[in-house]
Amino acid sequence: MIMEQQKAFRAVADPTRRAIIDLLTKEEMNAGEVAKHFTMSRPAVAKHLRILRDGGIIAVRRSGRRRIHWLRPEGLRILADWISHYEQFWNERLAVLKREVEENK
Amino acid sequence: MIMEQQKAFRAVADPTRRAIIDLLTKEEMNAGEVAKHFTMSRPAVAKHLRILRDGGIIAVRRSGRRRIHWLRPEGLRILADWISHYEQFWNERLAVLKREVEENK
DNA sequence: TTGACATGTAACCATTTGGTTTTATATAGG
DNA sequence: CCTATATAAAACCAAATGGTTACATGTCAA
Repeated sequence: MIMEQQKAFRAVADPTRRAIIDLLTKEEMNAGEVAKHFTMSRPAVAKHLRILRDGGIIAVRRSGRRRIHWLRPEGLRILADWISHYEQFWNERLAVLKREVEENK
Repeated sequence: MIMEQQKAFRAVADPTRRAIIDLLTKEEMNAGEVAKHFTMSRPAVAKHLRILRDGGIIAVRRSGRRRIHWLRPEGLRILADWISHYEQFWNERLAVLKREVEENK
């Protein structure tokens, strides 16, 4: 589905959510612990977590009354694929530029 | 500047703008030509082009009364760097998962 | 110079987004 | 069972976003 890609892009578009991703690379946490790292309210953080989950970046595991949030290993795959596709184009462009410089020296 | 990164993320967050990026890999175009590929109005496309420019994804070259839009070869660099940083983490996670599977078989 | 073309900019509007506070639900533990 | 904890969900709000139409600017070509 193309919507999956859009959700992933949306998930990483917000700086707070990227900060949450960064946090979760250090250790997995429940929502309350994540919220402690920010000045905004816990429900606001919960919304960000929801969007990250919709984007496939994180997943949630229940442990009693806690909800442990962790990074899905395949989370950034869609984004990485998109980037690498265009990186290929971009590298070709750079190669062309380089060749032109060579020829004109 | 950290704002540069945010502008780049914002630029690629919108599906129309990603479609424009795709278009421009095929050939460079002026704004009107880009707009012909969409059903929305020309000013709407112009706004998207502006945001892509702010994000460092594209650049503009003047040619008479036309404004030629083209992809900057270093355009996706900031995004690729961000991705690859976390990909490293993600790959480690995958390696751990793999090892665990090996041990429990 | 004059008209047509290519574009940018302003003013405006509806929807989405990111935040808030309040309310509800479920689980751990004495 | 009761209370405190962890979280989800709802209702609401301001600001940002993506779109529109109308208008201004600059350049080419006859």
